[in-house]
Amino acid sequence: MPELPEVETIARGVDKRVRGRTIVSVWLGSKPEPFRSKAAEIVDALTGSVIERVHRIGKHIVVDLTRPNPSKGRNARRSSPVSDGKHPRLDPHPWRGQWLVHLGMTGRLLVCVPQEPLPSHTHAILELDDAREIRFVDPRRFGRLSVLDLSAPAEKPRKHAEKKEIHSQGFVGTGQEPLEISLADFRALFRGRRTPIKSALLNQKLLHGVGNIYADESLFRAGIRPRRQAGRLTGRELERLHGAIQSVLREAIALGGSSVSDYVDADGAKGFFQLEHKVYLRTGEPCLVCGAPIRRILIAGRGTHFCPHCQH
DNA sequence: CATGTTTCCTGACAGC
DNA sequence: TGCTGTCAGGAAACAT
Repeated sequence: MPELPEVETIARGVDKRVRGRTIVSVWLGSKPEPFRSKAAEIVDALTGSVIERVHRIGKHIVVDLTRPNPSKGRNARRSSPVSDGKHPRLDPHPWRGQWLVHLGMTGRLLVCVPQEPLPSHTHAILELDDAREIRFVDPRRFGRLSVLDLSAPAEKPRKHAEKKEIHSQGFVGTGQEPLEISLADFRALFRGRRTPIKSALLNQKLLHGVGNIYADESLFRAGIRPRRQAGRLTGRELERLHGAIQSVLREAIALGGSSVSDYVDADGAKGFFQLEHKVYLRTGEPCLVCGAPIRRILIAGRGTHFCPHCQH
C-alpha cells in the first residue's frame, strides 16, 4: 500500500522520466470509481498539456501542467500571443492545471512503451510525444484521479476549495507534511485529542502521508503504545514520536519504499524498506529488540502491530 | 465538532 | 481441482 515513501519514490521516478513531455492523447477506462473529476474534464486538462513537474504532497502525486496555446474555447485567453509560425514564443499567461493521482491501496503509475503488455485493471493511459505512455493501473479501484484548472476564475470557489485543500497556486494537501512540520506544530496537532495516537497518525487532516505501515513502525521506534490517547502523550513522548516519524520516513525513502503486497515504482522495481520493518506484519514473531512476541490488535478497523514490552 | 462505523473493490488464501 | 467465505485497508460517507 503506497504511503509517503512509496509515493515519493514513484513521483521522483515519474518526474525523471516524463518532465517536459507533452501529453498527446488520453484514454480513460469505463469504470467510474477511479475518476474524481468528470471524464471530459480530465481529458480536456491533460490533452495537449506539457508536464512541467511531478511531485508529491501527502499521499498524492501532483503533476503540474501548462498549455501555452489553449485550444478549448472555455480556456481561451484574449491575450494569447499569435504565433508567427517560426518562433513559438513563451506565453506569459499559459493555461495552468494539475493532475492529481491518489494510488489508494493497489494503484500503480507506470511509464513504459505501448508495446509493453497491458495489465488488467488499467484505467487510464496518457500517450506522450516521445512514443511512451503513462499508465494508471489499480485492481482494487481505491485510487483516484482528478484534475484542477488553476486558470479558472478565482472568484467562484473551485471544487474542494472549501475544504482548504486547494490554494490559488494549486493543491496543498489535506494536512501537514510529516517531514517538514516543526516539533511545536506537531505537538499542537494532538493537543486535547482523546482518540488513540494510532488513529490520529492515520488522520490525513492532521498529518498527511503516514499510513498503516509507518504509523506502526514510528510508534515502535518511539516506544509508544498505539492505543494511548493522543492528547495525553507527554512532551518527551511527542518529541520522540516526531523524530521517529521523520527518521522512519527518510530511511524508507532512501530504500525506495516498502514492497508489501504488490508495490512497485514507476519502473516496476521493488523497494527494500520492508526488510527493515520491526513490527508491521510480524505478529507472533519475536521483537528484534527484546524477543517478546509482537502483538496485533485492531484500532479504527486497522491491523495494528506493536511490542508489548518495548512500547508503553 | 470529535469520534466511531460502514462502505467500496479484488486478489489472496483457508477450508472443505 | 474448484468452489465459497473471509479478510485487508485509504478515505469518504454516514451515524452517534
